[in-house]
Amino acid sequence: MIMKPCIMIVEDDLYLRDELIHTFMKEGYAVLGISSFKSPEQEILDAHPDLVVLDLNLPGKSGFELCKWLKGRCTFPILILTARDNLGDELRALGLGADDYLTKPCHPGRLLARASRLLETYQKMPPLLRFGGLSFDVNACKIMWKTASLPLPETEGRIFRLLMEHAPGIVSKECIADELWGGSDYVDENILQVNMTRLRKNLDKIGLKDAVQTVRGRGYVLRLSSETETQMKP
Amino acid sequence: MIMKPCIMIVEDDLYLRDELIHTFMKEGYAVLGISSFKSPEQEILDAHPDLVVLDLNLPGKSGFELCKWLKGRCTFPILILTARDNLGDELRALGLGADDYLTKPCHPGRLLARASRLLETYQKMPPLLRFGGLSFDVNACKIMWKTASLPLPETEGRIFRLLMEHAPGIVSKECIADELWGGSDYVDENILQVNMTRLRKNLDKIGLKDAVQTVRGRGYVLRLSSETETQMKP
DNA sequence: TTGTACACTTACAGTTGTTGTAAGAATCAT
DNA sequence: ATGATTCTTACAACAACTGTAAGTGTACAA
Repeated sequence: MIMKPCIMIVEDDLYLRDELIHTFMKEGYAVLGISSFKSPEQEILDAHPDLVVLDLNLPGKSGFELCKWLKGRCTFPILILTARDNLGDELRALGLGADDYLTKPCHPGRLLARASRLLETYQKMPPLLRFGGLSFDVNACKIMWKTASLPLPETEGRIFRLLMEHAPGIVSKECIADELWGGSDYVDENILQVNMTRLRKNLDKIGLKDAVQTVRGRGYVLRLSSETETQMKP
Repeated sequence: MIMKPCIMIVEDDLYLRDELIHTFMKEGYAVLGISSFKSPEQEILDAHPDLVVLDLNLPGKSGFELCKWLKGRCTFPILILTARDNLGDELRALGLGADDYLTKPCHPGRLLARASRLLETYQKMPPLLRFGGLSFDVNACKIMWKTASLPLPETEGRIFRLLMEHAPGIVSKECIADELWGGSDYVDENILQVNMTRLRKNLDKIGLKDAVQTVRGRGYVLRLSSETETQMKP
């Protein structure tokens, strides 16, 4: 069973949005239109799309800001589709990490071809999780951080993956235990803590001391200390 | 010491070629212009570029064919730069795997921005070697073949990587021994053969029987059997 | 302050996977 | 047929990973 790629349309013009949704649906994609511009970041994150089609002129946060913010955290491609037909905006968008830049009106065939190209390209790459300046190669079970690369053993990698996927949210112990040792029928709660210690020691090797923090009674969080974070501010 | 990305210009118009080379050089890229159109495939392969800028109207093999051929074997991005300003050609090129399609005359700023975007995107992805329908994730040390995925131990992975990198050429035993056990001061020639047996056994698990073939007195080759290869013909 | 629940650390041992060695069998070319 | 080349199998040393056990440290409230 193959999962259809999911495309998220971030466009405030209702008419155009429906047209885009229709265009992609006809090709068999799963499509989501953004529902509000209160907190587009959260809505997009929650949707876990494989591709985002993004307008630049949006109510609230501009498409530029949104693009930059998303590219700092996510790995899906972003295709800008805008009426702003000038080189300056295109260069800016590309500089912020946008993967393609098309201007309205855009021939549906071109849009579909460009979108499909991006999906294929990104599909081929081994999955990389990103958070802040941190990235985690799920296949290789390796953390990349400032030129350093750290291979993790299976168990620690699975824990780290959960932390990355939920960051900057808290991950409960139950969640980790369920994910790693299945159900709630695992006996020794201690094993989680042992692995946490191991993970922390490994992270320490590449200068990620205190990246994994305990929230007493609630679980664990991935947090880059303010000192560490400075590196990421543009 | 950071290696500058290497860009290969495949363009027959001498004047334009030099102009492109100049454009990219000013930005600090290492640039190579194609020198002849006798066997562009080989020349491009040998150059190991990080990006190819490809014209469509070429003497001999067309840019379309070249694009398709390269995308079947290599992982670098291809940016089409052509005077053919029509949607049909663009769709065809994108369908063949081209990563971007720009028409001449093209503003240098746009070209640079598009090229740089592709380089960044591809740089971020963990290195994947490809040959035929086979791919090898160097980081994860995993082979991908028709939905199957096979993790290899370090030593076998290094051998397989050499075979992939040189395919469809022969890799001599000395080459492998040098690469794996350093210099020529390794004593036991047998260890190579032992690892070859192990590698073959592993490959057999995912239906790649006989993919590694012996060329008596010369070394080893990676070869997909005709039956296997059928899958790849479009 | 003291007790309790929660969280952390260290050491250990079973298990598994990887690597090179050794010895002998099979195959190829002339 | 014979010597060179290549292949295969079994073995043992070694390293890495994982969970258990037992004890230590820390936060918070009574």
